[in-house]
Amino acid sequence: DGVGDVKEGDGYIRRRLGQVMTDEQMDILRFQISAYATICQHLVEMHKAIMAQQNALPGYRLGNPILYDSMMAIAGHKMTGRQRWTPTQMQLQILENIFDQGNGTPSKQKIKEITAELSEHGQISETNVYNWFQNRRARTKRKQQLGPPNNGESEVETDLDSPKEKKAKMGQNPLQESQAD
Amino acid sequence: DGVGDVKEGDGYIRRRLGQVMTDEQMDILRFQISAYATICQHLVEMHKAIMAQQNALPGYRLGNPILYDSMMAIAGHKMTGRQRWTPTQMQLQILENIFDQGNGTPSKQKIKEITAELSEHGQISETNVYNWFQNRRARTKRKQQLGPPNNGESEVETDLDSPKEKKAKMGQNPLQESQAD
DNA sequence: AATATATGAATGAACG
DNA sequence: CGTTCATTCATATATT
Repeated sequence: DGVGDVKEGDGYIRRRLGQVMTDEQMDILRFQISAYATICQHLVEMHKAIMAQQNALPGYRLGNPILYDSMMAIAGHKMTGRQRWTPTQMQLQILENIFDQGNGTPSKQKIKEITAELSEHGQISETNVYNWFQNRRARTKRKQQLGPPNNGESEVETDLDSPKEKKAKMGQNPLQESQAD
Repeated sequence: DGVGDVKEGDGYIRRRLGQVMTDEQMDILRFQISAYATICQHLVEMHKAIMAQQNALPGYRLGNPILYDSMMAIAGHKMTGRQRWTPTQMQLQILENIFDQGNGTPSKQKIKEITAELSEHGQISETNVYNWFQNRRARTKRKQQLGPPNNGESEVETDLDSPKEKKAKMGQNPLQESQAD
């Protein structure tokens, strides 16, 4: 990975990618993002600890106020004591990976192993893992039933008598490119 | 909003380091954070490009909403992607009507039929119908809970972290909670 | 424009 | 396991 290759500079990462990304590239990107997310979380904790120490220095702040704010947002949510488990990017990545290996529903033993591994990346219990697989499977199935099938009628709406519509703004249509730069 | 604005409820921050950090260490930390800030900005740009490409997948986005939101905040740019389905007056009328007939959550087959009918009045998918009923029921129920209660005195205890006792009833699930932080 | 509210969508957990 | 519930996130719309 390139986590340690913190360098800097414009164009460190290929900007201006006008091309379509491959699945593989997307996978790499997701991994990188999750990695940075984890790193940022750690940095946030460190920073907070520092602030607790130097609670003076009122003017001191990290250089980028926007980043700072975002990080605080991340930290804030993290500590707001969430009732339900929320997988970290790292955990999700691992779970998805295992799921894709097609080994259906993990055995009890397997779940213990997975849980042990995921514990390295955040709080988690065996029940969480169990539920995740159950849900993942159920929803994949549901999508096959409700998603793809283009049922009979086309959406050719000849509703000549609905002039009351203020906007013809429908959701669902592919968002258009709004890429700047 | 400032530094002290960070909510610290359960003494999360109270964990203090054994010792104060040196200026040098702080400097390193600052450098690291700014470096990651730059990287994240670039990743956000890449992500935006991906989203533009993946305009087919409904509702798809990175798993961690918090991280996602933060990144979008960093990006600062309003590239708000994907729009959501908005029922037309006609569709809403039909949906409400069906809902009032008391037939709770429609079966998958029923959903297909409803979707077919609503397609006559505007773009819609089976998932939209499914979600609509789910939300309709859930919110109707919630309203009933907030309405009746005629508690006028004391503050309405929005017990966030209270008697949310989880039922250890796992049914067929042999797993059990074994971790708690 | 900024804030508040309504509501579509996503998902962890629970139920039968 | 399939289905349903509950909570939350994100965005559309309304209000000031």
